[in-house]
Amino acid sequence: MRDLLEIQEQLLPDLMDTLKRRYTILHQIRLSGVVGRRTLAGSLEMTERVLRAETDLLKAQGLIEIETVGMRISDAGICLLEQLEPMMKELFGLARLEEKIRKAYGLRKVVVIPGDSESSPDVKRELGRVGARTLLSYVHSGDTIAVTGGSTLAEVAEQMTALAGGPLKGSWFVPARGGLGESVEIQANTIASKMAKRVGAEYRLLHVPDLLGEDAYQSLVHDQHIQEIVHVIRQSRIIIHGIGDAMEMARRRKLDDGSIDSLQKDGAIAESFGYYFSESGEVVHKMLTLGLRLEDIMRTEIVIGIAGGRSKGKAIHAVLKFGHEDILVTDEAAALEVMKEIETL
Amino acid sequence: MRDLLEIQEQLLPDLMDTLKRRYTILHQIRLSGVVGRRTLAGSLEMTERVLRAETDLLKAQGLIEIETVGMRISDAGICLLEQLEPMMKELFGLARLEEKIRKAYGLRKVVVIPGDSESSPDVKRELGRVGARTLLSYVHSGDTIAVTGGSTLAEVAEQMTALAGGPLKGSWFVPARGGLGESVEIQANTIASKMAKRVGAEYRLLHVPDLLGEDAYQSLVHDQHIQEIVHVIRQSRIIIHGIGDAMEMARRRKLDDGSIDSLQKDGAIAESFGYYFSESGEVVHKMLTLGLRLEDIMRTEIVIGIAGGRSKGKAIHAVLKFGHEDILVTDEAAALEVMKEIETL
DNA sequence: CTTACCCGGGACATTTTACGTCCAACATAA
DNA sequence: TTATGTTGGACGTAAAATGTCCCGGGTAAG
Repeated sequence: MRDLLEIQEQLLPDLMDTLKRRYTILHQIRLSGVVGRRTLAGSLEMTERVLRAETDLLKAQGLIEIETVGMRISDAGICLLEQLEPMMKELFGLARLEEKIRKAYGLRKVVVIPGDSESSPDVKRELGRVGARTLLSYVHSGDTIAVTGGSTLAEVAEQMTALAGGPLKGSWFVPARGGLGESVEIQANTIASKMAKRVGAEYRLLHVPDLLGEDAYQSLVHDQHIQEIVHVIRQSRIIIHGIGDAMEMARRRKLDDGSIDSLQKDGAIAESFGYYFSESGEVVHKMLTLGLRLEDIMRTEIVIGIAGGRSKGKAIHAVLKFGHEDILVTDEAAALEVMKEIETL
Repeated sequence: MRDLLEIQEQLLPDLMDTLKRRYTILHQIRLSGVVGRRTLAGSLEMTERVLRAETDLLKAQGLIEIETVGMRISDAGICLLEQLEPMMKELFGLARLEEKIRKAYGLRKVVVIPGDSESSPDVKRELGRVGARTLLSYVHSGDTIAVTGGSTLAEVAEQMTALAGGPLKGSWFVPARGGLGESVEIQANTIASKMAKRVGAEYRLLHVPDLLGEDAYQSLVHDQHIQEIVHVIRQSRIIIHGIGDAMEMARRRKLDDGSIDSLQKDGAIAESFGYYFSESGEVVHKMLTLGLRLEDIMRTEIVIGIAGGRSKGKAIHAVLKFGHEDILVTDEAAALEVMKEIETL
């Protein structure tokens, strides 16, 4: 398919440019939901007039609908975008990025979406959508799926929609580990239940704080109900988790200064499912809580990491070095940072 | 490929038009050999200036060479044309035409080239080239190929060039049937020998008139040399033949008025390899001469019919109805006429 | 040789299109 | 009600496309 485009480019030298431009516009409209001409022109850095010419064409082709409130992508437009996606990845060079990262860490699959989810909420939403799609493509009926907290995972849950093949009866969504310290919207429990509801699956929750004293831990660990749910969690076939900056997570979890200093001393860069990783991928600290343990993760069939944004580069690198990831979903900005880490090796 | 085309039609409808335009121009330059701007503008019905803009671009892309004598296609241009050909067939709707005709008569393959070979010598030349290429794609070393006469077959011979795989040693070109009545350039004998020479194959000729009296027939049929060559002819694995209008052929062969009347009465529409066919594909008359017989044709492995021009539509239909063709090579004008015949069934 | 013809490329006035930039009428949410 | 954002219309200007010549040069026929 690529060949054919290159052949055509001989006769139509500006083919690729136009293709990219129109795809980007259509894509952006989809990300934005309903958006006006000026706003769109601003975010795409185009003048109003040329954007207008393009959107007129898109409308004439039935790819978008224009109403008094703004422009919205049509079903045909969505269909077109999805068909075009692999090709555009090639064109934008994202496919190469994916492959390089995949090889560098020996992953099963890497998905890179264009943009920077830190600087654009639209891109973050897209990251969620792609993450959801990726996750669902691996889920079978009857699976147990462990999820972590975090804003990215919350977005994944938000973007999750039932599969074409009907609801996922008999599958279970569970939180990966305890974590009641965070705000409720981005708690693993909330996310697990939301995901389950969205795809018609079941869920079980684990109401355990993320910061346990030794005593509390001992008492919880012997609780009948908790033992039961922890057992389910540890059997997960799939885990999908966010990746965070170590210091930021430590602060968010309100660790005391001593712990933070100790983390810093140990070179903690990244945090994921309650473990802190150094640059070389070693676990330098772990939260004392219940749920998945390191050894569970190591033997989990499908581990999906998802994180985006330029600042996440080092953290992603650290977790990938850990070496038990299978799939990475990220954005262009983070992927480029990860590439830098790869190159300095 | 079809998918890609549909996507492009949706997102780049304007570019597809210019793609068509530029392809047509490049194609026409190839057909014309060396041609000037004004002449080309005339035959493509464009104004000089817009053609000039296009040819400037084609030159900048290295697809044509512009010299003081005129414009000529470059190697890169030929390469491009050939790579783009299947796509353009889709774009121009020729692929659909081919498939419909193929299915309607249960043929193995149908090739339709754009244009009308009756109104343009260039298109006729192209028909010859495509016919030659099609024929050669089926020839193996050691085959015997029977050819008929006619201006189209003469053009095929003219356009035939040795294959990339070297000369066709051990293959034989032979005339399908006797036919000394026509002018020498379009006689089967001439064509067979020219084809053989062009591809480095052997040939044998059959010097027998196309109109024999019963006595002459009987004496020739017992001739040792003639028996020998006729035997070779009847063993042909491949036959390539033109298709003509019955009345026109009858006149060209200088049949007497009585015979012509009788042909007309029997509803003869088409003529091919010495047989006259009615609209329903039945043989209503045959020439008394030597060479391939109907039963030979019926069991010939590969029967290639080639004919172009708007007026040939009915004749082609008649021969295809006969039901022993495998491959048809024709032009757009004739194909559209054939389609009409199909639709009236 | 001459002559008639066709060639590419330069030139230019004119038309058409693209573009940037406003504005008016309308819808929506606060 | 007000503030904001939307579409579609409008318009002057800049840029590109176009139709139409012309010129010098090369070709082939006479």
